[in-house]
Amino acid sequence: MDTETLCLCALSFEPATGYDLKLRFEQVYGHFYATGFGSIYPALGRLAEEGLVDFVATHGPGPHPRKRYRITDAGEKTLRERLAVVEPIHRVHSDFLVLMLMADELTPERVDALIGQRLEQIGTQLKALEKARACNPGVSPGVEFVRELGRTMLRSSEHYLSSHRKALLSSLRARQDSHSSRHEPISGETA
Amino acid sequence: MDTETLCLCALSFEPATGYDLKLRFEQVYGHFYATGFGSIYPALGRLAEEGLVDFVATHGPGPHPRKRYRITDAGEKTLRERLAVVEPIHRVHSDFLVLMLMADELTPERVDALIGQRLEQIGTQLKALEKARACNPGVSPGVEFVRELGRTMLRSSEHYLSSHRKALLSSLRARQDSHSSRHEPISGETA
DNA sequence: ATCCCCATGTAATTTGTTACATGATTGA
DNA sequence: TCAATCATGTAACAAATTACATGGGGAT
Repeated sequence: MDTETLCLCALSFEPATGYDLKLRFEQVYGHFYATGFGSIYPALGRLAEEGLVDFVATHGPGPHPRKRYRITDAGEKTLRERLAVVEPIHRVHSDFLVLMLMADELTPERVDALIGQRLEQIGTQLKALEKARACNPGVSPGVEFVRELGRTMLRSSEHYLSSHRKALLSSLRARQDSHSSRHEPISGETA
Repeated sequence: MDTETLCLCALSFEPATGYDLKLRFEQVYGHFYATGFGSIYPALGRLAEEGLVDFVATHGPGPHPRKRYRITDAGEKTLRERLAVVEPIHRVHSDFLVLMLMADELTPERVDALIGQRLEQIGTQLKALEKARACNPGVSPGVEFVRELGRTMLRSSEHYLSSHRKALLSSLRARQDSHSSRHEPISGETA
């Protein structure tokens, strides 16, 4: 989905600055969408040109005015039209899982560290969702549905990683022992 | 992760044509990576130029020869070097979840259809993973780890969607009844 | 006969990512 | 006074997606 539509979605809940949107995206939608300032600001600019959002500018920090964006009636209409035809694509891009797939080519230490790192990310996202749940208990059925699905998935992932971590590492160690000195002969070379 | 490295990973397991790689990506890695012909063929071309893969060409269907690619020793080395520094980024891009988030703006029929569609996709991916498990029982610890994680996540997602589907729909219907004729007044307009 | 599967490739377009630049306010 | 947070924006670059072109072989 393009960043424009994504911003319209977020603004349909409540007005926000570009900066707010970035934070909300990574904190609340982080488990299923991410985007950066470099996409958000140009998108908001285009939306304003098209009249799908408007804003009140106050003088903010830095050389640029602070702009609080709000969705317009035209924006709401356009949003509904776009949502009506969006395909429900669901894509995961996980370098983490590619690395796990190739665990054989990595040192067990790195594999362990990678899993640890991933568990931390999951923990962070879970905390954000718990917080969102506490703050906005019943915003809308859709929001709740997505939030609870997120919690379910993150918990499930967390549990799998924790409970299979040790087994993976010992398989890897056993494997590397059995056909060691294949790639990096450390001792015993005939030279 | 760039498509080049991804192709090297796949080729480190066994030789394949570009076409094979595409199928393998969507069938086996589909739950955590996807990429198209438009990325794969150029990537393979570059890899061959760099000497990281080689190939045997036979005359294939169509105007181009069929090329069976194989990773070279230089390729294996480069792959290990690259994997050693890859960041374990994990990103989900889900238009499906954005749509669910905005369920209020959709008709309940569409919401129901979207969930049904997503459940079908999950079913397809689960079948592919079950098949992979049956065909290649113990390829490597990494492959098994990722496959079982995939199964766990897909199952968990499937379960959540199935068990919350009805509740979501009835919340939505209740909501639309309570503040109907807000957006699309069907009857009762003063005109 | 016709349709689908195999199989490779190019080019245009769109998109996101990354890095950079700027600077006020708040709290330690 | 120093770092972190708030806040917006641009430009260069890298990348994927999409559409298109080509055509043999097997199944119905």
